[in-house]
Amino acid sequence: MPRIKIKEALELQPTPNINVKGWVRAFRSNRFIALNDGSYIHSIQIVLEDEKIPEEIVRKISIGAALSVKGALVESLGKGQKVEVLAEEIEVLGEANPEEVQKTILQPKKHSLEKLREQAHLRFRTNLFGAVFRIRHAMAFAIHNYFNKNGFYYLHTPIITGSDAEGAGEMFKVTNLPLENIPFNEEGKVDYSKDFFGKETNLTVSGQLEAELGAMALGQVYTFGPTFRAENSNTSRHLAEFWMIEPEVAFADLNDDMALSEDFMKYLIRYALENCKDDLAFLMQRELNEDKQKPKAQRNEMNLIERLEFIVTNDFERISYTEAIELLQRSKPYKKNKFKFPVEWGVDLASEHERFLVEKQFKKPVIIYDYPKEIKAFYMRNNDDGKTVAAMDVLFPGIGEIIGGSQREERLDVLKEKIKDFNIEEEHVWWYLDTRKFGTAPHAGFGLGFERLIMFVTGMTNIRDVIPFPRTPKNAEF
RNA sequence: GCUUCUUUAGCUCAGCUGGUUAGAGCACCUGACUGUUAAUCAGGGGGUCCAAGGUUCAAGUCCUUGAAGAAGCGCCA
Repeated sequence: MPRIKIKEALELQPTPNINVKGWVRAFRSNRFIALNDGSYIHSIQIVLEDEKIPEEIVRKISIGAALSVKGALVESLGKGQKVEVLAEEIEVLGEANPEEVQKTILQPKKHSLEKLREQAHLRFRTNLFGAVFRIRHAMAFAIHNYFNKNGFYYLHTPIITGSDAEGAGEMFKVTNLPLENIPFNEEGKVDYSKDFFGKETNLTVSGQLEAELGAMALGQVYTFGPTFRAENSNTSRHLAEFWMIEPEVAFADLNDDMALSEDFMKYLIRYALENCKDDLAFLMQRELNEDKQKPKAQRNEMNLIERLEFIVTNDFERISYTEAIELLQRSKPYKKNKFKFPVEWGVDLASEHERFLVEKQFKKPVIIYDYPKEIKAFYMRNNDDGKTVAAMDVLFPGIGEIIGGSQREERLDVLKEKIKDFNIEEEHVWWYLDTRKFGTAPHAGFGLGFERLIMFVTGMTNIRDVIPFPRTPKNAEF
């Protein structure tokens, strides 16, 4: 008798012989087992009849134990489920000592997210994290699906990089030099010629520059991989190791880029609505229960599924940076002096300003484009006004910046000028400049923070709860 | 990195202006229970009050420093 997944078993008509395997979530009245195998948010109920199962087996059944159960799938006499399994034979594959289980988050009670994070190796066993990580998988799958359907190629850019030009943040050094006996050169600096790669190397902060190289031949490419930032960021939406999706498209301008980002986000969210119904229903209910404990002002105006449907059915607002500044200067909080940070042309928008635009003014995703060139990266294309670059940020309610992108500077002379202004040495990016020498063309792309997407789709409010093993300052456990 | 808050039983928390033996619910253990689904009922065990130092006759409680966690800010995705 082959084992069948609990998700499938729950959809079957009654049948005399099935085998399910899973972990015990609850054992009530010495008679009812809730068994979960991760295939589904719901568990299946196993019923022990009379004295069919030997006492020494029953004694080993406790929360957390792994079981293989053979028996008949029958209509349930109880109210909580349609079908259940009358156990004929139970094999305890792995026991779980209750006194030790008690010290873990396996104990069947409500745990704080902080406590669950401390036991990240076990939190997969909870309904909440089961739902989150099934959705994380579905979103990764949908991303590949979207790009594949639209003629993009998945490009693997290096994780160890010799490029330090991106300027997206502090980098983690990669070395196998002996730290207790570092070789120095005549100038007293670290002699990287003796290092593994013969030069200074780091973990990547972005695959974009390499993705551009691919796009300038393959036409449309995307990266989807881990990214590393050694910033001392202590917030609920930053990780030192996170996953980023970076499409790059040849013969595209900023408008094409914005259109792609909107279509892409809508596709992913629609995919979740259509393919993760049960997990989303669970997460929505959980959020509603949490909200009941909160004062009205802090509750969500729409529930999780309503928020997702809203994204799919409404257009993103698009305004230029200049318009955004003017709008903020006409806003109530500005006039009442409620903003802590200055609002004037040339400064970067602070969280409070982005929040106002997204959550108060428009109440939907907002794309802000054409930023002052001084506050953006060297590779972004100069606009004709001489002041701005063809950059765009997609801001999502509750998350803030979820996507950052731009049309890239394709004109060799302008790019060289920009590189000089940003104090980057040309010989470090000779390979990047080559694409502008040999058949340069307009192109554009963006970066989507995968975990920020998962936060939005699941309604989780801390980024550490949407990645299995979060890497943050002072934390690299597991 | 900055600001604020938190740290007491396995978990979630209470513990007042410093004062005798530090409490509750859940969990755990023992027993009862053949339709439970946050099972229920009876009984029981369980504490380095985050760490170090200080003030005091007396510190879980006050002070200093540190650590860890959270929220917000900055950096960004």
